[in-house]
Amino acid sequence: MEIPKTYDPKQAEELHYARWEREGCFAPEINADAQSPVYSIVIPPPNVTGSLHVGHALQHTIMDVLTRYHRMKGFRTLWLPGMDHAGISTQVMVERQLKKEGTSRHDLGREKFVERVWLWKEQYGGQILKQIRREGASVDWSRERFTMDEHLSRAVREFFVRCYDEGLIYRGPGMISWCPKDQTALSDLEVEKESQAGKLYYLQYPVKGSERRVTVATTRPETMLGDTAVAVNPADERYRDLVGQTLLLPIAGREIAVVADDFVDPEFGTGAVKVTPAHDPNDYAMGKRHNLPVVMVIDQNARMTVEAGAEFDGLDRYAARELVVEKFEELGLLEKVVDYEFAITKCGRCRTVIEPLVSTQWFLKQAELGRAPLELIREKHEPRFVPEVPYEKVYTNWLENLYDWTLSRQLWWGHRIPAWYDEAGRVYVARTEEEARAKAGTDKLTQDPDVLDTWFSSGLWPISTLGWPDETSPDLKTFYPTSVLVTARDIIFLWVSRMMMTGLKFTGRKAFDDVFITGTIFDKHGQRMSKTKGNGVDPLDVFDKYGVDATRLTLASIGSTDTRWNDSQVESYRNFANKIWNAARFCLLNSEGAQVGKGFEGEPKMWALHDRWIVSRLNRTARDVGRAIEEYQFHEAVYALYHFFWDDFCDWYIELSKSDVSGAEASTARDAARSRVLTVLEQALRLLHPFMPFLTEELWQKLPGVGAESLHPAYREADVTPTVMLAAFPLADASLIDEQAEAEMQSLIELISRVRNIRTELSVKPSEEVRLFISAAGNGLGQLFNASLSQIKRLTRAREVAFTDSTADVPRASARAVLAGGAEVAVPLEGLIDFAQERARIGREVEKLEKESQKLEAQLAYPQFVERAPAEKVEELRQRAADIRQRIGALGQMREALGE
RNA sequence: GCCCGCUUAGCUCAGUUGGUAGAGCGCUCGCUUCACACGCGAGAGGUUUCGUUGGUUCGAGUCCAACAGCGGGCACCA
Repeated sequence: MEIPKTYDPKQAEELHYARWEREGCFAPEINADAQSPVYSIVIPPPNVTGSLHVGHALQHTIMDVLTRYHRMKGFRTLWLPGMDHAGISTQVMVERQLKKEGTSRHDLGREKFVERVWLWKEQYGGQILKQIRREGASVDWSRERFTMDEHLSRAVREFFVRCYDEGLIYRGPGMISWCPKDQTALSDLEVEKESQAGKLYYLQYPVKGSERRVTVATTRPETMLGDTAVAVNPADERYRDLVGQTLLLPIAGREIAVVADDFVDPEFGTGAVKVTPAHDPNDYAMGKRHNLPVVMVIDQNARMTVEAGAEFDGLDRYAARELVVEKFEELGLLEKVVDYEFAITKCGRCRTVIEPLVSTQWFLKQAELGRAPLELIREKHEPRFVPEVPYEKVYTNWLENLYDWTLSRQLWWGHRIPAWYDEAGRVYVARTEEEARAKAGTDKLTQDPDVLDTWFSSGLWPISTLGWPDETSPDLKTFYPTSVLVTARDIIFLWVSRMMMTGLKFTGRKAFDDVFITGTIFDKHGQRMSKTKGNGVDPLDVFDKYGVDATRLTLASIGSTDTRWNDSQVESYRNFANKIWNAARFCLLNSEGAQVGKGFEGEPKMWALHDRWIVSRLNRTARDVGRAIEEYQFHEAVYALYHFFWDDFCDWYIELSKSDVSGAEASTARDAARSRVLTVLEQALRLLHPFMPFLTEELWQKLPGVGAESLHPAYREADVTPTVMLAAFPLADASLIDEQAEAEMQSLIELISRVRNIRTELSVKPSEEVRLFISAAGNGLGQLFNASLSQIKRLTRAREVAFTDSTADVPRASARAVLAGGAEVAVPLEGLIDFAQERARIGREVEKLEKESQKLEAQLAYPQFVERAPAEKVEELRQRAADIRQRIGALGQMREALGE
């Protein structure tokens, strides 16, 4: 068999995925056991415009690890893929394309434009889905969904109509955030606050019929043209007499009232606030309280309206600001301007400064929908957030303070609002136009031109993809609620909470048991990755450079922690993949006569130490990895796998097995040893599979003796090429976890390490063979070492090993060491030993031990410790101290033997 | 302003019932040892030490309090 020395991931990555997919390995139907427990995940649907970024790769890796693990455990496992139509993002993308062609959506008209977006979706959308295949994600493509699929659109209309009928959705004027660039209303979650250095302008308004002026402070002087009052705190002595009086609004020349309102903080600014109900959320609320007129002075393009006055009409809001300030200065009414840092609101998508406007839109009373999820999290801590801190609290706090959700968007791409108007302007909300006509009693209806917020349909994702509103849908029955939602923290409110609301409302059950929030990946300087900064890491480049499996290990170990990306981590996992490849290469090159599953016959207690030990380590690792995955401690799982495979299996087990495995003559003993190595390798590949699907499959396929019978019972009947992804995840058999074997092996490892250490310290050439004297009879290790004689010889490059009662009898010119437990080893090195140096070497050793000894003795001499600490802890320390004393004694004798 | 997280080896990070400080990378030395130089072997490196200061405890990186630096989230102070 020809196997290259270096693992090239490309081939495996191209080879296996298509077969898995073709043979239906990803679909839950592959599992023939209807009694199996169910495990399900719905993917956070990436935007149709999207391209894979490192955050996706992180989430998908976590989801795939969970999915593959549970599938191997025999669960009926579903990971459902799909995409989001991503309203604004997609529309803007297509508009940009049209612009290049010298046309626009308005030229095309609505119908043609939407057709065009669908076309675009077919052509370019779904790029990310191809990339998801590259990641090895074991999603069930037969259940792929898109938020604008007919079925999902039906779910959207059903959601809307039911909420409208219950009075949870209403249409009406309200203060909304308007993006002048995207030309649409936005919800409060789609805007971002940013602090900004600006100015605070102190403007004076004359009091009618008096010389007196009232000073108000504002960051937006241009809005004064729309002021309809000045408010003061009712308790503020300074202004008490002014309440109810009239002010003359400069420039506009309008008369406005002074009102008293508790909202006003007397401590801030001048204690008098200009009130612009049309252009500020607080002022709007205040306006409602005091019945103030609403004067719109800024339009949807962020330009001043005719209401702002002829001089301002059509002026940009910032130009108007300058002009207002100029005029105030001319009028002598500009008191002062001070530097001031304040929060500005920007469009989360395009970063344009938001214009708060009063506008007629559709709203959802979220507070009512939020009640059920709030109760659930408060009373049962469901869903379970991982990490619990801080996300459970963040989620809870948000649910406690819900505002109405602005649903309508002035876009063309999205779910059209299912509301129709008759000629009199009466509204009919219905699932279909027919239903609306029936309600209206006329077919002269016009549908509302607006579409719904993208998150309205995303919020239904777990139930709509599984079949809701068809409540009898088998998928909904089987796979809902889903097991876990894996996502980034920035959409906990936008998405996670909404799915909980809709799930609870329409099915009475939570959308998912757990919510796993991934960490954020920064660049190596700790900066957030962003397109504009160009500091992002493209996962596809990383795949090309280091392989998908190595990247997945890196991502899995990142898990929920915020971390700075560094390639060297991936490189080390690339090296690990290569290590696995070469370990398998060794096993395969020595596989003649061997078969997976054989070699471990008979009672474990009859096995050689290293065999008992590796089986113990394997079972321990299986237990730890399984436990870690189930607790979402992916870093721990990766750590356990890495060290089991590299340290235990490669560094020790394979090395200890070499003499048995690589004998020139075929024998049953050799076959058995080869089978054992292969069997451990095969089990290790299964453990690694959820993290490294491609490499493990590539190697597993090559192993002699694997086949249909290797599969988990649930998949034995399946008509598929046997694959490691359907093999049973190794069960951790507690009875095979052998503490004694592990302790004994530790002694053997220490012996070998100490001899190697002596060789290096005394510069014995690697090629030179030595003799060893071991004195271990007194502590029961003699038999143990004797049984491993050939391994000791091989790994320490010793040509002979002699057992003695004491190393006092061995040649004086020897380097010596004392092991934990008191066994001694001596390496005669005639000509290499400088007695003074060797005494010094032993002296350093004694010094180290003495330091530790002093610490222990001090603690044992401390009466309160001995009295209050648990007895077993005290005993443990006593034994350690005794062992160290004994070793110090032995070393002392050795030093004496080397005396002048 | 309120809430929260982080601060451990040169770098990136683990450290889950409080009980002898860890990994990877990097560094030093030696090895083309018949799976692997993307490797093997041996080491150095945390000033009795885990941001600082106190506290609880026989015992604290681990629990509590305060402070500092950094980073988040929330917030209708013009």
